[in-house]
Amino acid sequence: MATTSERPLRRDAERNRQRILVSARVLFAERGLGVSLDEIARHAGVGVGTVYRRFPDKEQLIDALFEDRLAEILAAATASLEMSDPWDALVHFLERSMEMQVEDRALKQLLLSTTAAHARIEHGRRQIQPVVAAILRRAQEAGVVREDLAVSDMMLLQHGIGEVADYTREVAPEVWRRIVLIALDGLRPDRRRPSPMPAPRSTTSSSSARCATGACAAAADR
Amino acid sequence: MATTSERPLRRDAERNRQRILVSARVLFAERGLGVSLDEIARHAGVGVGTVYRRFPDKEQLIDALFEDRLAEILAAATASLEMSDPWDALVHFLERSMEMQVEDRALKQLLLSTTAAHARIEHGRRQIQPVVAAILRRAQEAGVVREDLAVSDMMLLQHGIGEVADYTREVAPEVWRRIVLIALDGLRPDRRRPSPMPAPRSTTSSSSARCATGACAAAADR
DNA sequence: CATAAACGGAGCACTCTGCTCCACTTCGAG
DNA sequence: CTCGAAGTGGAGCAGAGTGCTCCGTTTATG
Repeated sequence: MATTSERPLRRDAERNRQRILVSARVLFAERGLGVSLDEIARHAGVGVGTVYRRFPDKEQLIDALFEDRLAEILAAATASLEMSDPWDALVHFLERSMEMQVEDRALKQLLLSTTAAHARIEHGRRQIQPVVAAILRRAQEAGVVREDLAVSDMMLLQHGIGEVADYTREVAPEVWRRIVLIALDGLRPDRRRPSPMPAPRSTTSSSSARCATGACAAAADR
Repeated sequence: MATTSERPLRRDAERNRQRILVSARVLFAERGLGVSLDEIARHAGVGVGTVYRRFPDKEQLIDALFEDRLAEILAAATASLEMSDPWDALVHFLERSMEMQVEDRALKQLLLSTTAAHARIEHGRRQIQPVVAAILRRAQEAGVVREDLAVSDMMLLQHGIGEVADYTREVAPEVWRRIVLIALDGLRPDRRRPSPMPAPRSTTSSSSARCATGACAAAADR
């Protein structure tokens, strides 16, 4: 927690620091890394100056916040690897990983972005990949996942599904699970019946999924 | 072609109009709807003023350009529907549709955006959906696609795959085909062996896919 | 109290939009 | 060839949004 600070912060300062961290976490999760420090300050009920005094720039705030979030994904991956059934392990990892990314848009961005910045984040990512590779290899050796699948495919699947989740989040927040399931069924080397669908099909009747304005903005531009 | 214009344009004016349309098509395809009219003007070798004189605003330029592009997708869909094998029809549609979207980022954005603007585009979209529904229904009735699949799932799959294609475009421009294949294999109600992978697995060795700077920007922000 | 620490937020410098305006150039009918 | 209407180009405007600084004021605490 406490960085190796020379002297402890004054009590009010420390309280504000916490407020900033909480607000940052909430806003980043809701709207992604795009939110400005000004917005975070407003949400936290402090001035921008206060934010910049504690966190010299945005990157450091992000690093401080997400190092342990990445560690959580790593933990989910290693936990999956310890499951007895190789297929269940892979399913469990993909679902947990996606759940976490759906809950936290910023986490998703950091996990899949290719920006070199954020050294500590990059470090976290590097730790995750070999574990995913191990999960995949084990499943393949057990013959429950197609041989021609690469780790990079797993990453790309996550990317695509994450996008779908973003796209539908306001309208049908659980629909991404259907896509996960289709993908998983596509990963099997053979299969008699399709696995049962987890979420109801997308809401609207005929026309392409409408959306509450928020989702539109996110999906349409950018 | 010619809009019901009162009088024909002067020859040089008409030539410039064509230049603008060509440049817009190229730039929109390469970089999506985000490009500014200023950039299009520069690319076309004309002044911004000239662009704005011919196309009162960006939206009208987009409408003029993409009405027939959407018609092409519709054509691909109806062509698929006429194929004898219901499964091949679905495969063919998905592949053609994705190919077109990969070649043209703006087309992808228009097809999947939920923005209400662009009335003529919206009209085009509404025509496509029932044909996709028909392709899907026929495949389901033939028992070659899982029963629990909805048209909305097809749209979401396209969205996700499109994102993957954008993400990998600079590094491994054909990798998206692997994801299409996984998805298709996931759509089947039963399956003995996985279908053979169409593209080589993603380039890089160990770490997460690097990228030439362009792709990063597109994927990281926005 | 006294004083160092912390605060807030106006405001700076910057970029990037879409779009307008008008002095100048060019086409082409007579 | 002439000359006016049609067309041109690009500097520049207004506006939104960014990251970040600066400094007069407030506040915790020895």
